[in-house]
Parts: sequence; structure tokens; C-alpha cells
Amino acid sequence: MTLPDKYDVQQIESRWQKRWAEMGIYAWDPTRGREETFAVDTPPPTVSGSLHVGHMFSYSHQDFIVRHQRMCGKNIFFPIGWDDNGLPTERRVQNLYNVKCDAHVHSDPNLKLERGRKGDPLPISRSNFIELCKLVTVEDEEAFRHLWTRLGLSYDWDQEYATIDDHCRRTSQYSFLDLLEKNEIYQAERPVMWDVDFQTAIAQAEVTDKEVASAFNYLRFGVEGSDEYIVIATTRPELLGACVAVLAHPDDDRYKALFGKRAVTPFFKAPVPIMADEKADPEKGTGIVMVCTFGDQTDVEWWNQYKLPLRQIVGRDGRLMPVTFGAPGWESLDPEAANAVYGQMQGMSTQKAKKHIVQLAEELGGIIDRPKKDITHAVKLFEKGDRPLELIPARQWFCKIMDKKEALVAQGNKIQWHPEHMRVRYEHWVEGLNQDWCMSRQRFFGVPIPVWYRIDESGRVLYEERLLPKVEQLPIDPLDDAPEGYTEMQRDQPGGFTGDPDVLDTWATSSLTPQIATRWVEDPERHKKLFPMDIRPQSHEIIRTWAFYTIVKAYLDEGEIPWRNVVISGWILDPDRKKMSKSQGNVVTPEPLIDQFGADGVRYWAARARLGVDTAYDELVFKVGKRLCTKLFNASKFVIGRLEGVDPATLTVDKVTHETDRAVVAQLRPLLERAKEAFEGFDYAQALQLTEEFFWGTFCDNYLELAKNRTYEEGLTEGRLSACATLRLLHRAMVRLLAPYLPYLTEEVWSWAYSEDAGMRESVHCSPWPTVSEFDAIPAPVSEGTYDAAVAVIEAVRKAKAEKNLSMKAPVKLATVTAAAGTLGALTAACDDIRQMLNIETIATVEGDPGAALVSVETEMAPAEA
RNA sequence: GGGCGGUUAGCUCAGUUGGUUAGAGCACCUGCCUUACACGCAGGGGGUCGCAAGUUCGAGUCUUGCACCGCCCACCA
Repeated sequence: MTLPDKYDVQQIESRWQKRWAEMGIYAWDPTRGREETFAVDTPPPTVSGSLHVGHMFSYSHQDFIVRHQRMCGKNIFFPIGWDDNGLPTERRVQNLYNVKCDAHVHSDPNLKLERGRKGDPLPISRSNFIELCKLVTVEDEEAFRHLWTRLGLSYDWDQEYATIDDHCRRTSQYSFLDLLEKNEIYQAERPVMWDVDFQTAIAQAEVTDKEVASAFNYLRFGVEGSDEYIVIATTRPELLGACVAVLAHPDDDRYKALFGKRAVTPFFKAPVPIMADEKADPEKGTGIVMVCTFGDQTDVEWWNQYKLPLRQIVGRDGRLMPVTFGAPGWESLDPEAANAVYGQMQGMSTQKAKKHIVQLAEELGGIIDRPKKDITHAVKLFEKGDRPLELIPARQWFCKIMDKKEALVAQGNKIQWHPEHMRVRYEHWVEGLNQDWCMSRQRFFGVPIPVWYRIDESGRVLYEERLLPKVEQLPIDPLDDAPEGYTEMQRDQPGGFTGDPDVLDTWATSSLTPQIATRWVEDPERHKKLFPMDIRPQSHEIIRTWAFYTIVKAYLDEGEIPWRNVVISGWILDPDRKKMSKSQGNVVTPEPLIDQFGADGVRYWAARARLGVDTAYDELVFKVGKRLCTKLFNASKFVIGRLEGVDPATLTVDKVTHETDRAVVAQLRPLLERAKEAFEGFDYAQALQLTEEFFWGTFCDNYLELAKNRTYEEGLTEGRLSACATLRLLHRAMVRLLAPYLPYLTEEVWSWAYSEDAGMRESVHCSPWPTVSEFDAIPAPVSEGTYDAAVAVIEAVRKAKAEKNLSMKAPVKLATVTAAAGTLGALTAACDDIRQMLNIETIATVEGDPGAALVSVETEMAPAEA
């Protein structure tokens, strides 16, 4: 065949993209057994996030591992899914269409909306909203599909899923019902962490900290039946109306005398008990603390412990709700004054209310004891939100995890973590859990909680009388579907039923990606063939969410680990060492990089980063990748071109007879061993580095030049056949070693020469991974040191030429090599190749001191031609 | 405050179980059109391996302490 002249990236990559789709080489074979299968729990990307360079980074890592396994003969199960349910999609729809979902708005089947509409957000029904979500996710998925295909990720597209599709909802609801039946899920009304903007409960895993400026306000509380007062320092004076007790340490002499008496709150004149508790820290503030419902987690604990009354003033929207002091449960010594003050604050956000009440206290006098003290402290935020979380009592679904910490750590220990130290992060997270997993979300675009409740004759919802769907009915939406034995007419009617309005935490579904991909619910046989999976590739920031919840679900549903290995990718940091993220505006979009450097070049960049190591973004590495491709292209063209006129079928291992050739094969063996070892630990970066070194240094720079001249010999001499066979065998091995990283170019090169070889396959990606056994039949060189001695001489002569500013082709009259006898002996076999390579007329040898340098070389250049 | 990881050439990074003179790529300098490649080749300069102590015949590598960077967790009166 005629080999192309120049390396045309775009042409090669688009051609093989099409060809691979036709060949179907990435399809999983369901008939093969578990032991020869390699199953990957691929992370479904959040499609509503923007595509950025980090995606190509970590998703390439999985593909290196997978392609290697495929070449090792494994039946690859490499599914791909899209995480489209959840808040990111809702938020994107809200922004794109300028709408908000309102459960009270009726569905409009003819609703047509333009993007980028100005003005206030338009309230639309839940079903219209979900329609828009689906529309947007389909578009977003297409963008990912396009990128993944271009990048050459070897997914089996027949295994595609989306976390909002029927199959995923069925799996997620099935798991929910399974755990409900096993009594691992329960419903409870209790204070939960609440985001006031998204207006939903959230779980511990979704909380982040943020340092914010705040201040201690020193407020005087009265003491009932006395003229004295106590001073309480608080950062949340706006919660004063929700104060239900006052606590100090039992040994605190300042307050001992007050225990048992009642304090009276300023403004609201609510008498609250003064109590002693070990957890009150005498060092903090003034050593005495007000308990509100609810300011923080400790308030919740005290409220539970002392059975304090509930005085909720912050509503689900983060504003102060209407309450009446003097009403039952809202005791006040002066209800009229209390209601006058509260009336001014009602409806304000907590932030506004705080300013207001402080100002009021200043105006009124006698309340503020001393100037406030500015501090900064960490507040809890929803990771996707920007206002502090509130603790708000609500009915929610919980999964029991607090009683399983030990078991969950044990499960983590059954899994291999790569790199190993990532296991510690998992352990610390599990050990630090402080509440059960809150699974319900008051959102829209998610998997509905598959539960209905009976309504009694008086219209009261009987939460303990649940109506559950049968497995065959799944997936259901309890807001659209009626439970068995009821009709839609009975919805929300006395004696009828009501549907649970909430959806599941997005992690409740994402934590089932193995079960989703294996079709746990629909096809238990298939599930058995694939579960537990072999690897879970993911990044380290979601160990506490995705990895953790997946381990939880596999344990609770099936008593299993979900996978045998977790393989952790690092992050791409921008050159300033900050995490690349959209909010920081430092994201690089992926497709232009592929245009510029080719998918192979981009993959090379990803392959250079070691597992778990965060890497600075450096465009230079893409260039290096493209350079490697060009080099491989040219070297391949040369090697295959030099075989012209020789029947490739005759270039077998037994033709490798020349000592120089055997010496270089001896150099290849340790590479094959070490690359194999590296890949067994999923260390693709190490394997690449070794391969690259060998390819560029040993193969291109030295061996190619050494063997070149013999390939030009006339007739099929033994020396020529040996050189050709060695070039071919080495090259064929190297193309395969590089195939996981550079799938396009290696496939192209493979198609030029090797796709019909015995034992090989049409695609390099299905051909066997090169092993030392392929080269077993080639004897070791007589002298172990032949290769090193030859290279030492080559380097010395090159240096001599460079110092004289001569071309490498410049003729050398005499090169005198001084070395130990053994080295000289090893060198003899390669002398002819060296002479030819460097245009040396004569190589003389002198026996030297064995303790000296390996070789020293004196050169005498031939006189320049006139 | 607790934990994990890191600190090696101007930059980005390797460095196997402790073992000659610590490596690569880029950048820089000097040459070279050499029957694959100038998108290339050859050569060169450049590092007290964060600091300090210790173990050892020998430490970039092991131990301890410290500093700085990053991340995770805790701290919310």
C-alpha cells in the first residue's frame, strides 16, 4: 500500500471514528463468563454542567485502563450514562427559559417558551417544567456524546442510560422499596438541614463550609423575679424569638445560682429555663448560651435532650413566619410588646431581621450590654447554594447509616483503592458521619418517592398507613398514578389517598450506577455476570458522596461491595494551582483542543498525569503529545517502508540472528514486564513513560539508525532479514503498547501492516497486548553488554562530531575505543552497524583499565573534501 | 484543632526494594538539510532534591521535628 506522506490528524481521526462504529469492536459479549469480563462503573457526567477540559482528563484515564484490559483479552463491559436528574438541570432550565416551577400552576399542554426571555421568572407547572428539563438534557447529552466519540472513548453505546429514564427510575424506586421493607429506610419529622433558596432538605454529604464575617452581640436577658440580668453573646440575634432555654456549664460559678430559675428574653419577654449542661463552653462568648429552635446542631441536641418546646420562626423560604406571642406554646410576659416587635420583622429574611433587631436594640437601650465583637466563623452551606443553611423541622425520609459505620468501613477495606491513601478519606468520612442519610428532596426533576398515604375520613393524611406499588408497576409517579384499589378521583379526598410529593436525593439514584448498568431489577442473571464490578473510576472530591453512597447501597441491598477497585483521578488545576471551575472563569473548552492537537494529543496529556495527583494545566504537554504522534507516524512509515520487497510472513522471530538485533530485543523485555506491572496497578502513566522512553530513545534514536543500513543491503541477506524482522517485531509491539493512549494513530499504523498477521486482529484494539513470551524464541545476545557498549560508543562519536560542528554524516577516519576486555568483546558484534551508522572508516580497540569509564573513544576525522 | 497528600533544574513532572557523577520534556545556548521525521537530529549549560537533626559504610529515598502549599474533616452560642 502507499503510505500517506504527512500526518493528517483530522483525516485519520474522523475516518477511524466511523470505522470503529461499523466494526462494533467495543460491544460487550453477554455470553462470556464473569472471569473473563472486565466491568467498569463509569461515572455518568452531570450533563447540565458545562463541558470542560477536566472531563477529557478523567474520562481518558478510564479509557486507558479499559483499552489495556480489552487487549488482554477481557470481555469489556464499559457502559455510559448521563446524570441528568437533579438540581443542576433544574437550575439550567430556570436560567435558560427564565421560569420557575410552581406546584400550584396548572399544566399547559400548549406551552411554548423562548429562551432568554426578559422580566420576572414565569411560574409554570411541574409537568411543564419537567418537559423543559427533558428537552434541555437531550441537547446536553448530545454535546457529551459528540465529545466522547471524538476523544475515542471506547464505550459500548448499547449500554447507554440516563438517570431520569424509566429504567433508572425503576431501579432507584426498587431499591427504595427494598430498603423500606428491610427497615433500613424510615420517615421522621425532625429538624433537617434546609436550603432556603432551593427550599429543600439536604444531606450531610452536600454541605460545605464557608468562612464569613459575623459578630457577637451581647444581649441582656432578664431573670424572672429579680432585677439582675445575664449577658448572652449571640451571632444570631434574629432568632431571639425562637429562644426556648438558656444553658451554662454546671461548674460555672458565674451562673450556678441561676440554675432552676427562668431567664426572660429581651423584646419578647419569654420566660425560658436556665439549665446546666456539660456541653456549654465557659470559654465561649459569655459562657452562657441561648438555645433556639434552631440555630445550630447543638440546639437540636439540647432540644431533643431536654424536650424543649418548638418555637419555629424561620420558614422554608428563609423568612420569618407569622407567629403570635401569648398563644399556646409562645409564652410571653408582655405579648403585646412582643408582637409589636415581631410584627416589624415578620416576612424579613434572617439577614434583614438580624440588622433590624440589632438596630432596634440600639434605639431602645438597655438591651445591648457592650459593643459587638466582630469575628469570622465558618457557616454551613449547601454545596450548590449561597445562603447559609437553616435547620427546619420537616417530614423527611432517612436511610439508616449511623448504626453501620463499622460495617461500612469494613466494606471499604474490602475494596482496593488506587492510590491507596484515598481509602483514608473514605474512612474518615464514614467515621465522621453525624446523622442518617436524608434521602428526600422537595424538588421536581428527580425520581419520585414511590409512596402514597391514606387519608382518613376527616381529611387527615395518615403517614403511617403507606400504600406501596408492586415491582411490576415501577416506575411510578405518585402524583400522576393512583395506588391499587383507588381511582384518581380519590386523590387528596377524605377517605382517599395522597401521593408523596417529594423526590429522592439524586445520589439515591447515582449510588445505583452498577445496578443500573447491570440491570439488577430486570435481569438478575445479567447482574450476576457483572456484579461486583471491577473498577469504579472517579475523582476524589466525590468519595464522600458517590463512592460512599454506592458502597452503602450495595451493602444494604445485597450485602456486597459494588466493585473491587476504586481508581481515583486527580484534578486539573489552572496554572495558578486553583481548581479549574466555571465559577472562577478559568475553564478551557475541550473541542478546540482536539481540533488543535488531535484526540490522541489530548489523551496523551491526560495520560501523563498519575492517579490521584492534581495536575497543573499546561498546554505544552498537548504539544508534546502531538509531537509523539508525529514521531510515531514517521517512524512507522519508515519501518514499514523498509520492509518493502520482503514477505512479511517470513519475518518471524527465528530470523532475528544478528547480535545487535538480539541486544535490542533484550532491552525490550524489561519494558514489557514493567509496563504490564504498571497496568496491573492501573498506573497507565508509568506504563506510558516507560514505553515512550523506549520508543523515542532506544528505538528511534539508536536502534533505527543502527539497523538502517542493513535494510538497504541488496538481496535477502541474513543481516537484512534480521534487521527487518527485528524492526517489524519491535514496532508491532510498540504500536500496541501505545494503543491505549493513541487509539487513532496506532489503529491507522496497524492497518498499514499488521492487521492480517497471524494471532493479531483487524483492529489493534482487539489485538493481544504484547508480552515477553512473543519474543521467547529470540535468544539473548552472547554478551549481555552489547547494547550498552554500542550506545556508549555512539554517544562518544556523536559528541566528537558535535564539538567540531560537523554533520552526523561526516566521515570519521578512525575511532579508537578504549575499554575493558569484556566490554570490547561485547562491542565486536555491533561494530559494523556502528561504523555504517556514523560513517566511520575504521574502529580500533584498545584494552583498558576495567575500573575506568565503560568506554572512551578517540576520533580522527577524515579530511574535509575539497 | 485533627487527618491526608505535596515541596527535586527557570517551568511541568519522573525518580523502583536506600547504592556509582540525581533524570526527562519544555525553555535557553551551540551546531547539523543525515536516503522516516527541520513538527527533526546531535551536543551543551543549568539542581547544596523545602529546612534541621537522626539511623546507615552510604539518604532525594528511612525516622523525628519544623516551615510552606493544596485538599478533606471538625469548629458555628
